Amino acid sequence: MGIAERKTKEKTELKALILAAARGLFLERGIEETSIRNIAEVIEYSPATIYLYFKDKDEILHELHSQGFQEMGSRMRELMSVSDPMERLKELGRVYLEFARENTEMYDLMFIAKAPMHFLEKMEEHNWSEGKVAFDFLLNTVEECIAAGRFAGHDPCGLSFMIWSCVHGMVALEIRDRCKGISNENPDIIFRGAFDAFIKIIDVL
Amino acid sequence: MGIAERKTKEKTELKALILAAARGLFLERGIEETSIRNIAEVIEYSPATIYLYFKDKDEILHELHSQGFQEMGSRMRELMSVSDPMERLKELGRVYLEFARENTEMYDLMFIAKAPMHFLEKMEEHNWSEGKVAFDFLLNTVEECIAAGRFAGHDPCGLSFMIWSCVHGMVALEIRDRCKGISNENPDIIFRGAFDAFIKIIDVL
DNA sequence: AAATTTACTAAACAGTGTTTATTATTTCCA
DNA sequence: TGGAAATAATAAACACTGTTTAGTAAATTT
Repeated sequence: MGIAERKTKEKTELKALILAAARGLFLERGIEETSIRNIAEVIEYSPATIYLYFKDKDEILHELHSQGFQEMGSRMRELMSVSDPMERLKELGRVYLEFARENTEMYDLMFIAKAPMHFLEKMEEHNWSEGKVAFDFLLNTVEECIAAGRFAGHDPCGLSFMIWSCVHGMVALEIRDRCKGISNENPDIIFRGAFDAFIKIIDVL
Repeated sequence: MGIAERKTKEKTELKALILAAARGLFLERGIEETSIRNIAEVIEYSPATIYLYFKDKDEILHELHSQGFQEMGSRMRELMSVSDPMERLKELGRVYLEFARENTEMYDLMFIAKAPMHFLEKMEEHNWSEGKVAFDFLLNTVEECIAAGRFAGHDPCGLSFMIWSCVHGMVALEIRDRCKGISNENPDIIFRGAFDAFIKIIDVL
């Protein structure tokens, strides 16, 4: 099966090439400003060729969204070495915000853009597996904190979702430009102040 | 000045008609699925006419975003009658979430969509006045709580932004479909659980 | 009544995602 | 090895999108 093997290899290679080109254009020009034709031009293929490798544009965006989760996941897994769950929880918040602010376009794709979820719906896939894996990491940490006697009276799932909402809210507001003119100070300062408040609250809970 | 008066009245009337048509289409078909041509068809004018009343599509979206803030603002002002700042803060969270979930398309326009902010940038307007008014209402309430001896050790601005992020995060995740498959339970239950956690934390702070 | 301003639109431009029909190439099998 | 079958790639078209331009008809002013 030497030929079939080479064929599938070429297939995945061109697929990867398309994704790399798409990602490059996203990072330098933004998601909505890059078209299938732009991607085709970069990789020097016709636009129609892209449709031999991906069902539609949403599938490309979903694939890149998954790449983002892989990268964020590997950063999160590094925190498994932190044994104290409270410490790990705070580090998780820090790493999450760090990833989001260093990879705004990717974060947008992962947690804000509609396209990746539209793709799931079209596939009749009702489970957002990437999101669930990440959420469960948070949930497990929160449950460990509860087992260690913290967060008395809180439902682990509800509290985890609240914590996630909190950090997501910060970056979502910043990414979509809702911090402009909120404070007279540097927008970075209000961000830091909010994260400080977050840490203080986690500590006191 | 009878004629000129009538002219300006007609002008604002057609402007309002365009906005009403746009809003109607948004609510029933979504923002990205409605085009200038769709709006023109509803009001039975040519697409080009719309450009005599609005600079571009972003201006229409910005105008509707402002309408949304007017409506949310009037709901928030009702809470001025609540004298206890802690009670008012919690009610503010409840009203915010209620508005967001009853007007998802409007909320999206106000706090998630890029278009209204793109319009501000094109106008070289660096202050998001609608957002600032709403944020200041929250900030004032938080400052009153601090004056009443609560939230010790917290910076009012940072804490306000954190509270805002928290409630925004919840609805933003839901609106952009990031709650699917997170929990086995009804997505409504996790939402309620998160809000319960929010209230508990505010109370204990 | 003629000139001018205003209100509106048909048609075009340059772009978008996507599909279809066609061509060139490669692989398979007799 | 030569002809049939399968694969890979594309040019061109379709039905859209936001927006601009040039031109027409009506209302207003002089």
